[in-house]
Amino acid sequence: MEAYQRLLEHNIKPSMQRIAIMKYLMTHSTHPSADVIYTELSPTMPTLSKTTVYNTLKLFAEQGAALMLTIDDKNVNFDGDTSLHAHFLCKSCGRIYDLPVPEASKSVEMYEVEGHRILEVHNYYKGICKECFEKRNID
Amino acid sequence: MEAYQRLLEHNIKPSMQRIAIMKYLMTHSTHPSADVIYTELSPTMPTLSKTTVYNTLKLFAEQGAALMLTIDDKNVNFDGDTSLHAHFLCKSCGRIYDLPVPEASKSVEMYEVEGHRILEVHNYYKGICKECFEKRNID
DNA sequence: GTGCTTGCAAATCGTTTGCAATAGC
DNA sequence: GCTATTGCAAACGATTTGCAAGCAC
Repeated sequence: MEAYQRLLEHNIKPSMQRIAIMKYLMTHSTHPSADVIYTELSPTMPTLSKTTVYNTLKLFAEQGAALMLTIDDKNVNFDGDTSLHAHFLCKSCGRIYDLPVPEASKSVEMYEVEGHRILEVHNYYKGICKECFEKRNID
Repeated sequence: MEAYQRLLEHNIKPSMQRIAIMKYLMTHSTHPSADVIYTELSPTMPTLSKTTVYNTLKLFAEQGAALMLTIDDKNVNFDGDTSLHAHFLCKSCGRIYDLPVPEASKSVEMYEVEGHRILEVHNYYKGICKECFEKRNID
């Protein structure tokens, strides 16, 4: 699907900046931070400002067009893939990987627990990723 | 159990400050931030510094004596209860509640997935808590 | 007295805010 | 022209760092 279409589907009025940021999210499954997106897009969009990147990502998250991940305490990360999946943060290299949600948890759908209305479910794992482990790249 | 004992069990050399912070965590299930702990302890420990609170909490987390929660993008929160449970963040009032992990997920014990070594599992829910929902206290 | 712990002040850095300039209908 | 969007610079605030002083064995 195109970035432009995706914005319309989430009731987001398209603009050059919004399309560029959505396209970046759709073509990079690296769970970038706002700063990374700004740095990457900046060369080809010299007038882009960091404020716009922050505003846009916040808007995407609010409209359900992207996920806001709080797995890393250093900064917030974004994911253009809004389907059900878990995330793994490598404590050594800082990369975030996608992981499937364990089969046993898939059936669990909760919208309310102990009176609290649940709007988002986050499944985070933290540890040492395969690459760092094999390289003994542990700090 | 006493805070002092708890420190020893986690190979943490006890000190006045460390005991006070551990005691605070053990008697408050409010998932405080470093700043909250500092503000609460400060009156009775006037010489306590924020740096020490940050250092101590980091040490506790490293030694497995406390959990470091990244559920809130505003700041990191700490939990003295290291047993298996989930967390719920109210997007309206910001409070963090403990929740049981769904029965179906309890059996899932993973230490390695797709080659990545898993050291921590975090189960976060976000939404509107019972109190805020009943009060229509939604922003 | 050596090494760990503490505390102050300053620095860092991700993120937000205020507000003026701009673009799109 | 009116409203929403963008962008710059400044502000903010949580956390970290450098380093000197204090404590414990």
